[in-house]
Amino acid sequence: MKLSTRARYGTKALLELALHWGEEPVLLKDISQRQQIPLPYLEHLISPLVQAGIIKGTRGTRGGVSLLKSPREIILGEVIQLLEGSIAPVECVDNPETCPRSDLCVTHDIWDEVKEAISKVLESVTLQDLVERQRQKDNKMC
Amino acid sequence: MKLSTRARYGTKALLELALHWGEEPVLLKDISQRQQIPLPYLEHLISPLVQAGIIKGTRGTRGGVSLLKSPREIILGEVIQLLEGSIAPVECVDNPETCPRSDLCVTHDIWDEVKEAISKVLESVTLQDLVERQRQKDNKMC
DNA sequence: AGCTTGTTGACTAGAACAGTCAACAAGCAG
DNA sequence: CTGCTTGTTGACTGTTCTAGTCAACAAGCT
Repeated sequence: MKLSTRARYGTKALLELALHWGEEPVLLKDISQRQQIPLPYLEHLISPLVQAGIIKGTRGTRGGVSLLKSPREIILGEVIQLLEGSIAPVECVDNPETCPRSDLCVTHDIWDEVKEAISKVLESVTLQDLVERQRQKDNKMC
Repeated sequence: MKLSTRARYGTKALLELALHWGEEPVLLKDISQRQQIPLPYLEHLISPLVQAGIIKGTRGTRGGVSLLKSPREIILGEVIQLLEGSIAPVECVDNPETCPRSDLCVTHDIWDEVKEAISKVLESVTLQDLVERQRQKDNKMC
């Protein structure tokens, strides 16, 4: 039941961008350093996020990447799904046709409940929420 | 976020045993056939369950495996944890020392909430619940 | 003695994943 | 236009994990 590092790194990278929302683009190198993500690996996480229209990259001097939407509009569940594929703990929850008698299978029902529980948490959190939580933590440090 | 087949197969195997609670031991071969689990693979799932004192095996003619506790006392979460290791979506939720500043990390908090949500579902279901759900489904078929 | 059944451990094939390297494309500045 | 900076892409690798197999063994019944 582990989350891939793709999803973890991706979330952290987007959080970093959300913290700089409205400012200049953020360098991949900076994200990499601040969030402890190997740069060449980060490059690969960026690509699907660009394709999905969540962020955009600017090349050249004073380039970098930046959010295309407000952090308030970006749902964490959306991001995870994008990077991770599906949230479902087993294949047949999303594609009932993959197991012959999923309608007779009681375990199927349980896995579906698990999926819903996870989904409920992830769909209720936006990048903005993360930003606010982060700022609150930072304040406590002073 | 996929559940391993270990956990899936294990759950189905235990459900099969729960359906025969109080009767004679069930043959591994029968579990294998009824729940579509490769026999040699099933053998390996059995071992940790025996060690944990959930089931016991009887060798020889008219042998098989059977539950040691009432289905009512066997929590699904317990079983999953046994076969899967941990439910936590990321390592640092269980072992905060593995990431240097987990107390400053907001994503950490989210993953923890996800874990709690999963846990709440799995801890609330017993094998007996599965049995009852199964019987209900079977009745609808008649 | 011989059959049946569970138990154990070694082994393998394959996939997935994290991570790297190198070539390339696009933009800015002098 | 030249050269620097930065993102983009694709090929590649090493490692780990997982599912699954095989074969030897132990224990119990008839």
